[in-house]
Amino acid sequence: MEGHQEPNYPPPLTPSSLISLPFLLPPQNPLFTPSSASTAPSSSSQLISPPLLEPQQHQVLPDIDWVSLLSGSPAAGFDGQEINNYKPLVENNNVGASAENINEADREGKGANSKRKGGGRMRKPASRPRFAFQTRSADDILDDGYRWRKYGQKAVKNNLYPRSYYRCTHHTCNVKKQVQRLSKDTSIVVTTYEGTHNHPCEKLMETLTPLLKQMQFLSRF
DNA sequence: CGATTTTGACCAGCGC
DNA sequence: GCGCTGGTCAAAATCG
Repeated sequence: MEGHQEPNYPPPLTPSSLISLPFLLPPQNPLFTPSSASTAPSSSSQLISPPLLEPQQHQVLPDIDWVSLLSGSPAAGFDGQEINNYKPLVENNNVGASAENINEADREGKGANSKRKGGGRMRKPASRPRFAFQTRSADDILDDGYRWRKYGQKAVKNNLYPRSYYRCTHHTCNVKKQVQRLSKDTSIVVTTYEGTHNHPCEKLMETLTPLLKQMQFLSRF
């Protein structure tokens, strides 16, 4: 049923283009806060590096295309490859996963596809890109520009905090994400995205539309 | 009143 | 086969 290729939204942006997108910058969106920004207030969110790296290596890659990354686009470079020492916690069926909490969440994917009341495992084995990262934040929910609806919450083993399950509210979009706070370090939130958005980011379009109109206007001179 | 969250039940995969 | 665990469903509750 999932043979056809959906278009990936939003289109890849360069880091410089992010400057024009205030909602993608802190504190609204902690994803784009470099870990080196130690001057940030403790109350604001901060993207931290995955536990795959040595402590000294903890840094955020400045050239990462974060927007496409969140949309699951291969352009982000997380199609199984490592970029500049930065590794996702989870990528495409557990390749490179190391955080124990994510490992447990990622054990499945054996192809069960039945659909009944009460769920069961209905994940595709390999077709859904997955990506996990950690943020240091007081809030569990990141403002990534998409709208999410919570469809479940579950207490997980070896963790004091429950894992929350969200689905993209767009009718045709089947992207999911899991959010969990680490019991080891309660200030850290692990967010796992699964799937590819097949629609534009609402906030992105909201911000881009006036910009594009202005550019069109100026280009006439 | 529609959208979203909460929450308990259900189900499948895995290890033993 | 059985129990444990994680993921999902869906009814009820809550919110805006």
